[in-house]
Amino acid sequence: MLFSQSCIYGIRAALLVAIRSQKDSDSFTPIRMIAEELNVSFYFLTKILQTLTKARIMESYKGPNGGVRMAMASEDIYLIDIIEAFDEDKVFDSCLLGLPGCRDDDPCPLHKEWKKSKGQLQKVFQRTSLAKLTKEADRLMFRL
Amino acid sequence: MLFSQSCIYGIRAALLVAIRSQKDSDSFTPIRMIAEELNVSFYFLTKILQTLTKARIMESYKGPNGGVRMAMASEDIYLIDIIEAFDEDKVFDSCLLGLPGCRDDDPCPLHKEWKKSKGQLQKVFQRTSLAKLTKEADRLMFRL
DNA sequence: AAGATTTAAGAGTCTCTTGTCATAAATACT
DNA sequence: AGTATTTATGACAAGAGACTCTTAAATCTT
Repeated sequence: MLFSQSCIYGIRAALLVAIRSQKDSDSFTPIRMIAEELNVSFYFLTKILQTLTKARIMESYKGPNGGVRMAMASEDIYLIDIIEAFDEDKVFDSCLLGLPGCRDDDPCPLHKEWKKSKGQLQKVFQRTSLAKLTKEADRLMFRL
Repeated sequence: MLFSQSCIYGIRAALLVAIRSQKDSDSFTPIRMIAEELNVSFYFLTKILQTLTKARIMESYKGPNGGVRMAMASEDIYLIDIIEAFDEDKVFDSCLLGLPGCRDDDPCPLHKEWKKSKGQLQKVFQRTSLAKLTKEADRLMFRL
């Protein structure tokens, strides 16, 4: 698995919140509601969303009508930001064989190919905003 | 991390043994020696190589002058075979978001891009034989 | 002010992978 | 035959990540 569970839940939750923010970007969505929709543990999701609020990707608000919302326009939030908040260096600075100090001039046997593939993926994440995905979601209705 | 530690050690060990088999493909290399060269735990490596011998990628022999050797010419062993022995389906059948039943006609938001990247990687592993890498190793002397 | 709602924070548990070890089995050598 | 060498097997320990729960803090409503 490329991403940690936390990162995965983080992405899915961010997408859900971004979709909801299309209709109303000011109000907060309770974490309990997100957890139910994504079918993940409320307790765990709470922890995970704290990571995103600390990274200033989301904002939270306590009390009645509280919850979380995106901290910025979803046009300005890219997948890489979310991935970074959880485990970016683990993915994109990594050697496929886990060898320390693997780099262009001292490569592991899989260095070249992995560099190519992960670079390509990294670009996708750098270029894909939440807004882009929510628009696709409108057309395509993909699963979350 | 894309691969499990076991898979990583398996690949590295197979490469080392394949390199040694260039000079002498009949004799067995003691696991203890491999473990020292790769700087991994002998005990753990023993377990891991059992997976490769059960998959008939390597052969083992007990007693003095025992050890492991490749079960076939390294021209005929592809990285995908080794990966498969450990955790193939975990990598190449996977949805990046871990969603069950994610597929072309019911995709997750990252399905298309991940399919492309992992397909490309999968092809590399399907086409890269141990022999090819050992030849590169002769030229390049990459790290293991 | 009191009670209800909702996130924050920290401690604790579960599970799976990683890693260790002791013992058994096979083989070679003398 | 006996001993040394080496892999096989199964039990076990350690660590990390995933997940749960309890209590605290903030906010709203009445």
